[in-house]
Amino acid sequence: MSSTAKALSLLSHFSSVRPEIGLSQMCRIAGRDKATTYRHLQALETAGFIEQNPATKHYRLGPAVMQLAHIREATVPRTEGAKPAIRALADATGETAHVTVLSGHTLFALCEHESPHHGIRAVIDLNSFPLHATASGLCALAFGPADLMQVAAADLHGFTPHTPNDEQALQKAIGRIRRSGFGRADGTYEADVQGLSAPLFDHTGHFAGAVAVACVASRFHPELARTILSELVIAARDITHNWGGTIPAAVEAAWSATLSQSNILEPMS
Amino acid sequence: MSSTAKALSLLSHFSSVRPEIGLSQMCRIAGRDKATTYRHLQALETAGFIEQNPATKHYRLGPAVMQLAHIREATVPRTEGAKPAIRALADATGETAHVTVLSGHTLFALCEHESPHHGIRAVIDLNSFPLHATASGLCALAFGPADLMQVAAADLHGFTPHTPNDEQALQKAIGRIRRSGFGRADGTYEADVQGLSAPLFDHTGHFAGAVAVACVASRFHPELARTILSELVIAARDITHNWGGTIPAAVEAAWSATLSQSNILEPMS
DNA sequence: TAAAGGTGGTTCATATTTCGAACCGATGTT
DNA sequence: AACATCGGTTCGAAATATGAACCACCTTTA
Repeated sequence: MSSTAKALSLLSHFSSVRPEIGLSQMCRIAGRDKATTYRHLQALETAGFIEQNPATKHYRLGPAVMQLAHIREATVPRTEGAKPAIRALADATGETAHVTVLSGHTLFALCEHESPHHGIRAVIDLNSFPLHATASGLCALAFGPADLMQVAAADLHGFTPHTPNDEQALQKAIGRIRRSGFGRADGTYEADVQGLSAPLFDHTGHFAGAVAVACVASRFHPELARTILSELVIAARDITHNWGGTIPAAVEAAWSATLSQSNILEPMS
Repeated sequence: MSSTAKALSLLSHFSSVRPEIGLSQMCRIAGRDKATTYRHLQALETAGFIEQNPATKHYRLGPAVMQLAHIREATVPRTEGAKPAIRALADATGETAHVTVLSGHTLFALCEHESPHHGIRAVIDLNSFPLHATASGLCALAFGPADLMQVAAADLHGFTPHTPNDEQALQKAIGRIRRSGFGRADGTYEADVQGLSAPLFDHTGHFAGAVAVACVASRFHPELARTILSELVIAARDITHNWGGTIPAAVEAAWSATLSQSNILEPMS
């Protein structure tokens, strides 16, 4: 592991629920030596990626990331194209909606929207989505490049008792997703969360990411599932179109087949 | 220079006018060896900070920066607070407006807005603003922490024949800015650009950044200057308020004194 | 057609950089 | 006063970064 990679990995420990991290705390989280961590933080600070809260000496993300984000957005303007769709999706379903994008072998969160309908809702606080345990990740395995499977199989970390723990179970889930056109994660990442997802495609015609709804398990019923799936189709078409792509005919066919089922969850389980 | 710093510095070569950079091109820009540059780019890629355009193999900023930007914005929500003000500022003046923030000893661009009124307009494409040569930078020297002066004096790089090239000239300019309440850069960074700026303050009561207008020199007249300065005051009050700060009484007094001058540019030159 | 010059990517001995245990001074707690 | 924790620093040992030379491939030029 290069020292650059180690330094950059420190950044992934910042999140909206833990926006500021002190030196000692960062050492514990990252599991690394204090001197090393300190030097890494310094390098990140001089580059503007983090800054110190003058009052507490704790570190937080710096202004440089804002600039880079502007440039990224100007280069590959996907966030703006996806925002209205997931807002509509969250409003229509009453659950948290989010969009992920595939870059290399990693599925990153692009943006998310929490519906204000309910007090209890799923919170997306992931930097990269585990391929084998989330609805978006399974979608990537089902519709993305073939070599993702090796990457996923190399780390079948068990998040809950439901997480698929062998390649065979994973392959079975992926088969269901290919047939139904929708990804589903039934408490495989967090026990109390049901995930449903649909694939997104870009102008090259390849899988580019996924749009998903994370539903609090206690609210999950076939009726809500039907609503979510039909709204997912709308959002997926919208975002894919906005990114300059089109939904492959096979996926469209799978969607309409699934939605015409009387027991909508049957082909997905 | 740590290898992490070297790797991170590669990111600063991406901009909206050059969003994608190939390996060889990056070597030339950064002035470093190809193998080294390649490994640095790889480290950045695996961290999601850059990705490769599959078609051209050129590198561009990756999705990780978007995530970090979301977290940063949730942590220190300054961009959203400043956007409406600079939009109004750009509209009212017909010139490009931008906001910078001070982090440590560096002045970073936070956001900018180009007025569509004119075909020719100044384009802000800076990662960090030189303290001695830009209106925002001079504002930071005039109203920011005292130790900025040493940093600025250490590198009086001459961008144009008008760039102040000794500490004495710089001190003189800063004195004018303290008296007038406004920063001015008369072709000191780019020969054809007039910059006017006003300081911003945060909830701690300290200098936090600057709001500025970059005006194409050929359009710059006392009448436009008056418009820009009064609009700058409005924007500076608005943003400062939004950031939870207040304009110091001395600055407010300087502003009204300057704006009541018949020859408005006189106290600034 | 074949040589030249460009691209992105790789190798390996060299040596520069990073690493971490131990340490510091300050601050706060018991 | 003893103890714990904080952010930050030091120095010899050891791992890591480095860059000249090298591929394979592509386009342009002769």
